[in-house]
Formats: sequence, structure tokens, C-alpha cells
Amino acid sequence: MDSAEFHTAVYHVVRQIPPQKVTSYSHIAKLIGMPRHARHVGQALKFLSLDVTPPVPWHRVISAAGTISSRGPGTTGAQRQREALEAEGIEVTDGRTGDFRVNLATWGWFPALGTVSTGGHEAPVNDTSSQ
DNA sequence: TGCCTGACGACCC
DNA sequence: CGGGTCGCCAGGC
Repeated sequence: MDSAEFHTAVYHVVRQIPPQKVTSYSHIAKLIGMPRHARHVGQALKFLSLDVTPPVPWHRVISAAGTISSRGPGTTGAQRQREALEAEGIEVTDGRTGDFRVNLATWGWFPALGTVSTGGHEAPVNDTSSQ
């Protein structure tokens, strides 16, 4: 899988996150079969053009700790993400150090591997013998 | 080739 | 919860 395919797979999975739900970079990475590439999921979203169709709900992807990742001092990306989440009804709280947090127990969406389409030709996990 | 850098994460205390 | 450390891996330079 090259870089372009990786980005495509990321967008495909992100589009399946239900409204009023959030998931993590690492879970996206696991779903597309590359569990150690959480950081690269972030890169894929960073390079996402906002006017792609169908739209990619990038704001529903946060860190596994439930915090909205900062884009660096002086940037407003995290703030815009917070507003996008609240606009669809997700509760965002303020952390002590000024970070934004989402309660994953309430808003988290972490489907098991094989239950989500990755958009590629990867065979879905269908291990009926062990279930 | 080597070192630094991230929209990250698991651990530890 | 919060702060610090270390591991990961593709890109940039």
C-alpha cells in the first residue's frame, strides 16, 4: 500500500463514522490494517482538501486519550474542530491546560475489525470458526 | 546516511 | 487527571 492508497483508505473509513460519534487516529489505523500508523492517519487528514465529495467528517477523529489534537501554538484548527463537534451535538469540555476533551465512554465509536469497509480489496475478517 | 519532526499511543508514577 | 519517557514510521532536509 502506497501513500495515496493509505490516504484513500483513511478517508473511506472516516466517512463511515456515524454522526455524534468520534473515534481515534489509532483505531482508524487498526481498521485499515496498519495499527502502528496512527501518526500517519493524522497526516492523511492534514492533507485532506476540504471540498472533496463526498465530504470527509475529519472532525470526528481525535486522540485515543479523548483530547482534540493541537495543530501547534498559534493555530486555530483544534478550536474549529471543537466547534464542528458541538455543532452536531457532541459535548466538548475544557481540560486544565486549555485542551479540549470528549468523553469517549459516551461519544466513542470503536467498531471491531472486519465490521467496517476499508474501501480496498482487503478481505473482511470472517472467522466463523472461532466465534 | 543520519537526524529531526509530527492532527499518535502505551506506560509509569 | 497530569506530566514525562519511549516507541513508531514516513518525510524533509
